[in-house]
Amino acid sequence: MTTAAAPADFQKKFKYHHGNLRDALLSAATHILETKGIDGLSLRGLAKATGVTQAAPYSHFRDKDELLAAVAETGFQRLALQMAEDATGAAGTRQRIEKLVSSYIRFAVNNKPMFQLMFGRELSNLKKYPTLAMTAGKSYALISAALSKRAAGEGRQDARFLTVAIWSLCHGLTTLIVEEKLDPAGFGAGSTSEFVEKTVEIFAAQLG
Amino acid sequence: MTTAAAPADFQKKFKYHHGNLRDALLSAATHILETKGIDGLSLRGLAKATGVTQAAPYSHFRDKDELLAAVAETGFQRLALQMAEDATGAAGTRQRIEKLVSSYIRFAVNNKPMFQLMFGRELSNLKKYPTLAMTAGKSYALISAALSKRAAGEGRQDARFLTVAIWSLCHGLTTLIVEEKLDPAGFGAGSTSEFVEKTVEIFAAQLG
DNA sequence: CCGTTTATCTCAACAGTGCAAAGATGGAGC
DNA sequence: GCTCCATCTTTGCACTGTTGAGATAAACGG
Repeated sequence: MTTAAAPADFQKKFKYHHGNLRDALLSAATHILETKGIDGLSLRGLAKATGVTQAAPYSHFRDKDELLAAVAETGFQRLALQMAEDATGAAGTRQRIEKLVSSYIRFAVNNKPMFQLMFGRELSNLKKYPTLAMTAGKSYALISAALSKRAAGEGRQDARFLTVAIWSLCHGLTTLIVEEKLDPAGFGAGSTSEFVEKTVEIFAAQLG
Repeated sequence: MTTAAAPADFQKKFKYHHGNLRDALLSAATHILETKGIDGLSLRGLAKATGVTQAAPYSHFRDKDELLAAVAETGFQRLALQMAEDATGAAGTRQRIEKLVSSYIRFAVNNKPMFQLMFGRELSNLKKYPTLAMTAGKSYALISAALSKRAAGEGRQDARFLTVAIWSLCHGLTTLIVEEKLDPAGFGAGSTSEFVEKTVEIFAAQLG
């Protein structure tokens, strides 16, 4: 009975026993994450929202971290996808970089809690989840690839460090905005996206 | 009786009733933060370590956030101090910037939990603590000031965005390293500091 | 020097969290 | 039809932040 789905009753979309509770949990977790924020996502609340008991999730995830890792992975997939889409049709290395960075930041602003989860402290045991690490690397690979052509002529080592620099700028600007440590409004820019564009532009200009 | 102080008994350094419990709490909190990490810092554990009951801290801080804000503020002070020291005697704008950034990252690596607290999600209500916001701005001001001379000839707007760019690079590189999303070992650099130096150098080279 | 006030701390309790051990349940495969 | 086993429930533990009512002792006014 896959009805058109009232907003948040994930339980009805899945069979009771021996259904795909795992997917239901991930789906509900993502929904709670986006609505209540990262601190509003508890295993007990998640279980209740999915229509099962508080201990049920432990049949599918060893602990909360493993659940969060699975949720974060879907986030990384979406991020990489969006970045790839937004950068298609970019003319030249510089414009491609600009578009990639802009896309990254837009994702973070539009999916704040998800971004906090993806790059927050809770998943710093990232190595424990090899799948996660690989998925997380895709975005980085996009920037790296965009630079690789240009760097063919120059030193390869320099290209790697330049990638790191751009990646750092991108990530740093994003976190500062998301965690509200930097207020775009204070810079005479109308919108956040305008502010981002200008900063990235000026930075990219230095790269020639 | 201010004895030479065995490592962690903060309670003995202060009077029982009507002593400076507030300072004792902050001191103990900092110690716990550095040893047990940010998740290992609970109000109850803190109270026990300080030799008071779990409800005692509430006489000095409205809630846990306010305590954390106070702890973070000492961190921001130490950061600004260290950056200012490390940048003294730098020849020219570029070297000064390099030293400031290096200092920032070294602080983060040497005081990981403190850095996580200072720039983490828990204090994103930063505006609620005006003192904190002001102290936090000092480090940014250092970079901004280092660029101001150079920017006098150029457009002032550009200078502001350039400051943001450098600040973002600095902060991004730091968080990626601290949260273990970027492994310096994978870049052929021996130590983290060497890796940082090289990245900053290459970045600064782009600025001329 | 004594009595009152007030900041400070204790005691006890509530609601919430992640997690684990033991038992019930029902679908899958022989 | 029977057994097996993944799945889910029940129950409980230890921990968290926070609160309200009371004890206590320092500070202050007389």
